Amino acid sequence: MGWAAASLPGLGPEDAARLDALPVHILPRGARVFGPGETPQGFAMVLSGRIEVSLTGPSGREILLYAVEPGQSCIQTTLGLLGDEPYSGEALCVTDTRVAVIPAPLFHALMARSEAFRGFVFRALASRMNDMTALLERVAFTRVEARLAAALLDLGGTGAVAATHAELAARIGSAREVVSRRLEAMAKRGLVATDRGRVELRDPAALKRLAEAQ
Amino acid sequence: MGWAAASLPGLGPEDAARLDALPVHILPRGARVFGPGETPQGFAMVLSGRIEVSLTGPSGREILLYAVEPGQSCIQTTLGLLGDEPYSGEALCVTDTRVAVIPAPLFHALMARSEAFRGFVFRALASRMNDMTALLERVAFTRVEARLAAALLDLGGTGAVAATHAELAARIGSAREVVSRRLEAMAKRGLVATDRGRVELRDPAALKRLAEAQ
DNA sequence: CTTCGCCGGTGATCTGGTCACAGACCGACT
DNA sequence: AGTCGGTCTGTGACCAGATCACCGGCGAAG
Repeated sequence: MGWAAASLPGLGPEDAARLDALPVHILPRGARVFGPGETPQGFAMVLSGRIEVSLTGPSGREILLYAVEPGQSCIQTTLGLLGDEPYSGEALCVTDTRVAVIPAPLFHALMARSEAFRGFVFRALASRMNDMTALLERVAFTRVEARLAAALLDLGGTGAVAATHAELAARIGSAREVVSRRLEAMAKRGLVATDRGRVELRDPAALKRLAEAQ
Repeated sequence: MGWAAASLPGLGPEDAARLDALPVHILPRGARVFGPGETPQGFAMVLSGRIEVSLTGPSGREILLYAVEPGQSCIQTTLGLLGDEPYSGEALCVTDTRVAVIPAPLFHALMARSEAFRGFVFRALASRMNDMTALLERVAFTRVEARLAAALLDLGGTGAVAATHAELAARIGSAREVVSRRLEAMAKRGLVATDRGRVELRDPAALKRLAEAQ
């Protein structure tokens, strides 16, 4: 069974076959999928790997918007296709990634004839919109320590996380120094232990409580 | 000509007639259109008036996500219809508002058969998604003074704005005291003059520069 | 004209962001 | 082994912003 039938239950067999026949692009770790202001020319589905979309402020500070994982579509391409607004985020592959690109004409044809395809696209959009709202809520209303704890759990629920303070800061939209100090404070309380480029989670339960606080 | 043909150019005449025949709901100023966790049962189009969607944090702090104006659809209902995720924002009418609600079955039928309708829905989604991204960027990366200046210009580009400090704070996701102090500082520089429940814009050009800074 | 609620002002205190460094560690190269 | 450049982390000082606890002022309802 190809990827199409697996990712898009309910899709007609001939449409699935057509999708499975599309060329698959292989993007190496670190590749830039799109940058600010670009308009994509097809609808991209991630087959394997992971793409992270983040926003960079004028000062160079960054924040992770969301990640695209296997079976998900890169929503920016979707919006670009029909909304024709350019996008301000930047998408990078965190691992080697395989991507199938549905050309615009086929995308529109599928939207017209397949209920299942429309449902997939909409659910993807709805879920991203929710992600964005949740992120905005966290950035606007919760303190750095809670976001940091959440990021640590998200990255390596078990044991340890391989990330520098700068990377963690970019993920949660804060500054490197702040992450350093928060980690130090958390270490003092026995929640984590730090080492160059590595954070060991000593008390995941307490971290979880912290992540959910206010 | 009814609202449907005006808002949805390219829609077939019989579909437009069907939409125009839908009942129109009248919501008074201050009415709550939906609250956190609710799932809508139709696709809502604003015909006149203005609906504002905002997010409230646990501490009671608020932030305006976006406004829905005539000819626009309330995107939350769109997402609820196919993505079936509940939503965390709250939508309130800022003025008396007339809304047409397209029932779910008709919505799906239109999505299936009308290219124009799909285009409209997608463009609406894309534009909201961009709004949200831009908002996130501003909240994460720009200082309160810039956001405040932008809010003032947005509210009353000309002359004066009728809003309390608390309302302005809710709009930009800050705190009342902070807005008070920023306004005082801006008044000292001659950018605005304040009065109870009112802010007079003395130097819109300078405010604009401030709003666009960093 | 008084009372109650909303509106705005203020100081203290805490968190977070920015700047400017200073070590510390690492890998590569000689 | 030594050293050299780059990256990672720690630190102090300072500013912006959020929160808390108040207070005085205004205005509309009674």
